Amino acid sequence: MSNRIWKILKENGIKELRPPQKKVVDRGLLNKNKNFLIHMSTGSGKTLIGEIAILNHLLDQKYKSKKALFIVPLKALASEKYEEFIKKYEKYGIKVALSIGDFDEEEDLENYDLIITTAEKLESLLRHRVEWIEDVSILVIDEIHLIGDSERGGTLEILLTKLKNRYNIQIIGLSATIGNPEEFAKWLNAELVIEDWRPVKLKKGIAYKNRILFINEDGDVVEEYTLTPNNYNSRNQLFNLVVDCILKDGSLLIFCNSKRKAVSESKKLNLKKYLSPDELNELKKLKEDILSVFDNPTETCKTLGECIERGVAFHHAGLTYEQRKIVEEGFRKKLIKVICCTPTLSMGMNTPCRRVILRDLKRFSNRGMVPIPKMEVLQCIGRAGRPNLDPYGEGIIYIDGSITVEDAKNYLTGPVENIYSKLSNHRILRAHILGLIASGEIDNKKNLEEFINNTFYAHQYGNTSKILKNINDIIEFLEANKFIKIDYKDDNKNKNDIKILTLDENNNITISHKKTNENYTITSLGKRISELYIDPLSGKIIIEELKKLSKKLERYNNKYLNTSDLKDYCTQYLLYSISKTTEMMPLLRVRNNEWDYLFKEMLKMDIDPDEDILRSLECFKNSKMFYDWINEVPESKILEKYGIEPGILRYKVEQAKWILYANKEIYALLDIEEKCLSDTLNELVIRIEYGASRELIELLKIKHIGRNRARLLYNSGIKNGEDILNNHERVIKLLGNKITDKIINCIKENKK
DNA sequence: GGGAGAACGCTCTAGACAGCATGTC
DNA sequence: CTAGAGCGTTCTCCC
Repeated sequence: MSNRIWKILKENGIKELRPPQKKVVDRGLLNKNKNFLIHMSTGSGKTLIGEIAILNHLLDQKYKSKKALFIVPLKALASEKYEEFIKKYEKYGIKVALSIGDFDEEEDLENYDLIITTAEKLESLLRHRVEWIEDVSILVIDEIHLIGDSERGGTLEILLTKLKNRYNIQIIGLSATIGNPEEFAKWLNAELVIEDWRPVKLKKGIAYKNRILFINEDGDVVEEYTLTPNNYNSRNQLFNLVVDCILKDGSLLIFCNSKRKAVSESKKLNLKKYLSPDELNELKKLKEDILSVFDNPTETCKTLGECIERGVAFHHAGLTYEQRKIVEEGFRKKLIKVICCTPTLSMGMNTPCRRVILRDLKRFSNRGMVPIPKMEVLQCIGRAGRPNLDPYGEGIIYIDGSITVEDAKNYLTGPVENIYSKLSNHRILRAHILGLIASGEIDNKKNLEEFINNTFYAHQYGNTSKILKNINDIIEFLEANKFIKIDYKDDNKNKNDIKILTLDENNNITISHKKTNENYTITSLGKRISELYIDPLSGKIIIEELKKLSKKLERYNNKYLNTSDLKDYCTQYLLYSISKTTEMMPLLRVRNNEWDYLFKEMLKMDIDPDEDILRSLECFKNSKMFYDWINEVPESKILEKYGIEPGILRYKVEQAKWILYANKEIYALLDIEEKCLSDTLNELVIRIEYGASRELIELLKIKHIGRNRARLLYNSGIKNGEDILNNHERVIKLLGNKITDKIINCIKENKK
């Protein structure tokens, strides 16, 4: 390895390479043309391998314009890596950028050397035909086994198919344990490196009846540990497992299969008795942090706060980003001893601990309760063992009667599932077919088939006839909706046309020509839809709904004399129609007792339900939530009324914002001119983000001012940043000293 | 008849990626 | 094809 790379690693505190890292370097990691698939368990230093490879490219003096891409599966992970890499590498002249969906500060990505991004964002960048892609010489993909994920795997597959053939790029795939790494590596044209070395030893065990059976790779019991019940003997065995661990200075993660369980388990664990006064004090501060995430703490905040006070927390998608950060940070600092969590913590986040307990091995899905994949179980227990802090980690399956010891053993030993291409997912496929045509990568049937032949799908199944049939349907769909144009060129008539002879009922022979080569061109509509990154089916829905709405508005123009009523109608209808798109799934569920009033209200609004009435009601309920949001109904009320949690509301609002923007863009391409509609669209795109009326927008742009504070200020005549500075005293009265200071500092800084 | 507790029945269920300007041939 | 927690209501038994 070059001295330069070594020097940087050393200065970042790396004294020597770990065995697997050394192995990969010996196998030729620094050869810039060699692809790798690194198959390694969680927490063993996979990322550093990617970093070494990246440094190897970026420090090469021969090429000035070299670029590295680092692809991670989660936005939160991307931000975490971004900050880490800035700290580590910026001082050596490596310019690091973050490019994810909701972050748009670095527009000039071409000036950066190392870009951290997600597969979806990169795919989107490719659709916008960024030129710098030609400069990319190395691509590191973290958690590359996600190619087998049924929802998001297809995107990764398309991306890899494009990049692995087209550009001269070294690809380093970092994968968790999978069953068929050889097959996957072969497709990637990559050298496969399999390593099960871990920095901290992992003991796998099964807990039941206050005992832990530790087993080896063959499933034999190698140690039987009996919890010594003295002062912590409780009927709650999970509690015993927890106390046993924290008395030995360890911390725990408990994985549950539902949010409710995660919350209820953490409520059951009161660790106050085992905490020092200092710790209790610190925990109290953490509780305050959690409660101050919102001006008016929500139910979730309060429950979480109470748990944290007792040394326990829960962690799931219902928490907002800020709350999750607080929990993770408290856990890393060893203040919070236990986190009861859903799979939010199984992928990527850096939260190692002494003991990981799997509370459930099955999870609800649309097929009922299904076993959690072994791969995921291994990912979870792989978090056990903090390097330099724990002598060993313990990955434990907890049994309470519903499963046998044998079942649990099977989970911990033996082969892991294979990964399979999920390109056949219809929704993903149609979006990407359009994307391929839009970006010019594909322009006829032949090269489309060639492209498909290069995918992991083709590699894996050999036979592509099934997927090609799907693709035919998709092409037809895209043409029927005018997203693409198909024409049949005649120049190769004889070669490509196949004569088809058919006999009809009267035994007359008819001759038809089957065209084998079709040429595809993208329409402006199709291009926009591909760039907006929405499902073509959603594109179709949006177009239909916009047309329907504009007709309705025309009709109503006389009925509602008042323009603001008309606008309000338009707003509600738009919120309803965006709820129909595939991106907004899953929708809020409609309870039996809500049918009646939802249906009546729907009719009152002149919305005709589709054939699937329940679905329409769900859409309508969804739209009502957004309507409340933009009309400044207090967040806590919305949460209660629709039975959701803060994190979920944020997530839904984010989706709505994106689809509303898509509506606005598609509207501009349609042959409709309806002033009320276009005005409303422009307004909605802004209002949905903040959840407020238009008049508050000036105030909302200021940091630390949300919809509540903005309304408060506005109602007492303070309408913008200038007003705040000029009415210092009044603002203090409204918001308090501390917050006012913060706000004023922000305004002053913005002025500079 | 009244109250306690068992028995039954109903409801509900993990997570989280993606847009963004503008104009030319 | 598959579960299980939590909650509210009803049933049943015993005084």
